[in-house]
Amino acid sequence: MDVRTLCLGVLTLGEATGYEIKQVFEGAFAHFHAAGFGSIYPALADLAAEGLVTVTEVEQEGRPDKKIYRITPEGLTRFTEALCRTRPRERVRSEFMIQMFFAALLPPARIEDALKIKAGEYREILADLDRREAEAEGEIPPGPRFTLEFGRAVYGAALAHVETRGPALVEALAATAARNDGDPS
Amino acid sequence: MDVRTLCLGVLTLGEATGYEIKQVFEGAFAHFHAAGFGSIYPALADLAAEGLVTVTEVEQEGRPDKKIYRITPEGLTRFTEALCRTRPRERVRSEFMIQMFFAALLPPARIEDALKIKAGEYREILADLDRREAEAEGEIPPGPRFTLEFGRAVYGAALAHVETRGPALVEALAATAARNDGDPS
DNA sequence: CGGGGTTATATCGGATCGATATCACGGGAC
DNA sequence: GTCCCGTGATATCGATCCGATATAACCCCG
Repeated sequence: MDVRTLCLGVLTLGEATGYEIKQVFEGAFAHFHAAGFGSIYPALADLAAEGLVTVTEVEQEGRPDKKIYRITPEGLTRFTEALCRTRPRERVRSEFMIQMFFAALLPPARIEDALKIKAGEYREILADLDRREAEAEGEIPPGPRFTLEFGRAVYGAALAHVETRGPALVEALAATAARNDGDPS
Repeated sequence: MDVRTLCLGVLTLGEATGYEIKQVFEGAFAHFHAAGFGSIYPALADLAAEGLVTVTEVEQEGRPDKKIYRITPEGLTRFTEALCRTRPRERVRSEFMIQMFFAALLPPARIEDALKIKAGEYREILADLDRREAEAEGEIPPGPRFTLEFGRAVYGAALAHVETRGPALVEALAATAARNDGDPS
């Protein structure tokens, strides 16, 4: 599913500027689909050209003009079809896992650091999810609620794994390093 | 971290052809970093041009020539540096989560199907991880072992979430749909 | 009154993805 | 026996996406 379709989806939640759409990608969508300005602005221009969204330019004092986008009925139809047709793939790109996979090539202390930092990041993400739920005060619809709790489950498991298995990894690496240094058989 | 660097990493495990490197991306790396031929072949050509890998062309009867790539000492240094310098980001792109987020726009039966299919996919991934561990018979080094068990923890949590919270999602959606149909207040 | 954060737009080059093309062998279906 | 599909192997090409960068003026804090 391309960014054009995703933007259409965000606009089903209400009118928005390109900037506000970016904020949704950094907020509610953050842990399952990010997108940058370089994708969003061209996507919105395309959607407007196809008549799937309307644009209203709002002049602002000093600041550049604001462009408010709204989805059209045709746009909603198009999005619903795309949503239904899409086969729900899941891709992960984790440089952290690459580092862990090749951990033997780095100093154990470096791996220990990386594990600690990553645990902190997971805790932040979990806190962010909790904060978003608290702010909404039970007004979260079933779909978004499911994705939010999915995030909690998955990041919770990731954090638990890093904390429980991380020390054993560092130990094993240190033992191998010591054997290669001190006892060169 | 780009595919060039990743290929270099795979070659630290031993010599390989482009085709075999692709198999690593579909095997051990499958659940944290995929890459296609369209990225791998140009990457290998670049690495060879930079002297980070060597190429040995092997003629084969009938079949096109095989090109065996080996990492050079300079290549290993370069990879280790890149591995250490890389800040370990983690990006997810999940069309499944998009579908769940916008679940209210689709028929509840469609969501129920998607949940069932996804649960099956997670079970397959978990079975694949178990199979890979069984085949290696305890010869898995600490780094790869950590990533394998991380996969198990995360996909296990994902499966559990889909199975325990999925039915509630479908029920909530069906209830809303019924209210909109049968009792149009 | 200077510096950093926020609101807001947009482009550009390089990286990546997915589909497609080619070729030949080996093995199972019919 | 022969036809077709899977496997081993290389490679390109267009569409898309990512990250960095540019611009510009506001607001608030120190």
